[in-house]
Amino acid sequence: MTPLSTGRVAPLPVVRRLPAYLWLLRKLRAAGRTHVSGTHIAQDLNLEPIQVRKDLAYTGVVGRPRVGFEVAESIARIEAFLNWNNTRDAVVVGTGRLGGALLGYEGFLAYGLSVVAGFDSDPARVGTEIHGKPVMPLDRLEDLVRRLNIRMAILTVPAEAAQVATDRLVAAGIEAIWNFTPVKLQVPPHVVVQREDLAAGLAVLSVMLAEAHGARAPAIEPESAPSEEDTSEA
Amino acid sequence: MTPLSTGRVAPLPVVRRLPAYLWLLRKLRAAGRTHVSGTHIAQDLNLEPIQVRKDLAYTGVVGRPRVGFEVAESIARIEAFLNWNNTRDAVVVGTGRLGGALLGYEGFLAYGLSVVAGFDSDPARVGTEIHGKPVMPLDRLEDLVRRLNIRMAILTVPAEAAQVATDRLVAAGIEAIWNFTPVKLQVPPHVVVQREDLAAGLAVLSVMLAEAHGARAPAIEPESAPSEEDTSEA
DNA sequence: TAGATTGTTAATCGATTAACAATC
DNA sequence: TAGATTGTTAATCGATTAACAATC
Repeated sequence: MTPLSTGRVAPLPVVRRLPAYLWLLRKLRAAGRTHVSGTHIAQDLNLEPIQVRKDLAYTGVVGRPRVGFEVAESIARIEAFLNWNNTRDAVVVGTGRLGGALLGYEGFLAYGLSVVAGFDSDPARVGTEIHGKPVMPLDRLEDLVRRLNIRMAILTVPAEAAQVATDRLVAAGIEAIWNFTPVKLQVPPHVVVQREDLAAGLAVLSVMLAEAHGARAPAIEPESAPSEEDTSEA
Repeated sequence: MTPLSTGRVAPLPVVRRLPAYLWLLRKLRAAGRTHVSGTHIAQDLNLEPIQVRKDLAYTGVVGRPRVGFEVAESIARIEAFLNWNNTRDAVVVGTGRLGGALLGYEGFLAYGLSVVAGFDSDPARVGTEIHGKPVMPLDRLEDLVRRLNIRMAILTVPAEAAQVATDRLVAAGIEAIWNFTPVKLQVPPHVVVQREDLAAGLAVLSVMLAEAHGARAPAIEPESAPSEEDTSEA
């Protein structure tokens, strides 16, 4: 079955779940497991077994009844599906707190992303290094992007600067922007943007907390034993 | 209409969109606007007008035909709906790169969240300050949580330490965990967890990029104009 | 008033879940 | 073999979108 009409290879919710499968499968591989059933994956990830089978099917993995899915093959298929098999270089634009953290975060390597440099408009920051990565002036952006064939940028500037920075990224030839600002960016059609909305996640958590416990009387001292049967300790 | 069966006040997708409305409405307020139509909001946020009206209705705002929604009232309603009207204290557990960044990130204040301290198991970090916030040993967690009546924790420890740290958070009386690790945490039913899955966002971006441009020949120097219909391949 | 905009009720769309025959 | 597990086809569920009367 070829993809289709919309050009979408898989529904976005499926794409969003794939990294979780990948994480688990790698853990299983490290533990020496060669096969795993959709049922087992589902239990571990709190999903329905049928959903796991459907999701994996999108990547092209084929399982064997009674045996399950081959761990190594599943990993390879997911990585290929997400284009995470070849490491991709990226730059961070805006080297404030969040940007600085992402500059040094080696964890993205597991997802095929290697951050090579940071860019900033603040002369005080330019020329320094953060976690061993150089911070360069925005003027150098286009040059570096073209020379290193960089397609992806991580945007962590203050909200007010987001659109201006985006315009420069587009001019420099960047094709994909991972947007950590709350701004809805204007970009030409050939540039894709994924907004990472931390506030959305916090909103969900806030509502869930209110649903679970409701508003709590402020500043009332709870006595001794807090909860269930925990014997945990301190 | 009262909420209902599931106890959910609004569908989660609605909750996730509310912060974007809030952001825009505050911008409008700062610009002196007193009213705004759902149509206008929709244009600005790339949504359907009907979706905006429905979403806002969940918060209890009532609009006026021909006039639209009152900006100030809408802001107040959304804030109340999300429990963002009273600032809530939180702690960061794990003061590595991401944790350190979140410790110092003042932006959460706009979302009613104030980070008061960081916790770490590494003796080298304990006792120091990051962005003016103290880093304390995990032993002090329970004491501080109880004294300051803290309900929420931001979890940014390495994956291997995630479950152990979670157990301590639960024992200390934390009720909500904003989980930045890739681990599916085990918690008792009275504790809510929101997993912030950066890898999921990156997966979406990767797939969108591949759909828009396809795989690009690695390390081939593009001459002048890279653009559209290139017959790329390898 | 006239017409832009709301809120409600109904239709559509897409994702998740269920059922079950095929199979190793 | 027997039975656990897959993949397919159909049913359900929930969110988004459409239509439109009410209204300021």
